[in-house]
Amino acid sequence: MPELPEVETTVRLLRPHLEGRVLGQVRVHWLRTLGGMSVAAFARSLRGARVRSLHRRAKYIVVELERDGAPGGALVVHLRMTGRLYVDPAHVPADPFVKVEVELDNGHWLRFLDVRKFGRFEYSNPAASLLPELGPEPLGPEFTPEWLQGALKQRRRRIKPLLLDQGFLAGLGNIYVDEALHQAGIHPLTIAARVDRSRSDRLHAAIQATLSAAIEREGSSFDRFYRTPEGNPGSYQHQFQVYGREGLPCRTCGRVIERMVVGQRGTHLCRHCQKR
DNA sequence: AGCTACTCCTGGTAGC
DNA sequence: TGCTACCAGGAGTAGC
Repeated sequence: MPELPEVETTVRLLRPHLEGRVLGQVRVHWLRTLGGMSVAAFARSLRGARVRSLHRRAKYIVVELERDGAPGGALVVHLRMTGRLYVDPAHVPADPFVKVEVELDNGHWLRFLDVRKFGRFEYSNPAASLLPELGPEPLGPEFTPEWLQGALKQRRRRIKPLLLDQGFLAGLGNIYVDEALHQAGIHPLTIAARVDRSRSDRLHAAIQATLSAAIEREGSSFDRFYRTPEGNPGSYQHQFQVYGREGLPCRTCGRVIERMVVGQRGTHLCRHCQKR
């Protein structure tokens, strides 16, 4: 599932292919990918616009556009579960699961492949107010050990659903939450306000270490869905300590990794390393 | 405030 | 072999 490291990898590898390009015609093969927007409005918004910059906010890919040197709104893409964004030469036939295509002015097409159809494109001009309320970036300057401790203190929620809440902290998903909680030695059902300062500091370090290491390895690919824009799998799945390791020995203590359901999410933990 | 349940989706797979 | 039922899950929403 694309989370922060996978989206960051997508943006980094896509950037050189998109920045400076002028957009042409569009093809839409699944209407709901556009949310409520009509194909005509979508095509009008993109055609003739130049890509000014590409960046990531939380799990969103933000494509800033311009027209005649002035701001031209923004295209925002969320990959959700199975979305992939990449560039193909025009002569390469589109994969049957491609839902949206955008022509570039260099003989290539930007393609959005999405087997489960949860991914979304949005366009807004001006670019502001397109994203929902989001918490700080875990790898940004706002996310300090002090901020985390203070924010946890005010919450009575269980730590795992809280960390998955994009309005609390932006970019984490099911995999990296499980990994970070294990690395910090925190049980996923712990009430946030009861996480003490030393555990909170460990959690802060674990979140940053996990995400940074995953970005270095271009994300995690453990099924056929996530691939980089170059078509390669990431390799962080080989570093997983708990995710998908139910029944296998914990790499820290040797006890068996268990799986439980927390907030409708599969949750992996070592009961010995992560006591309540 | 925070919980559960439900929706959107479909390929893969477990069970028979 | 071939069928069905169920599963994964990010985010939004409804209802308690």
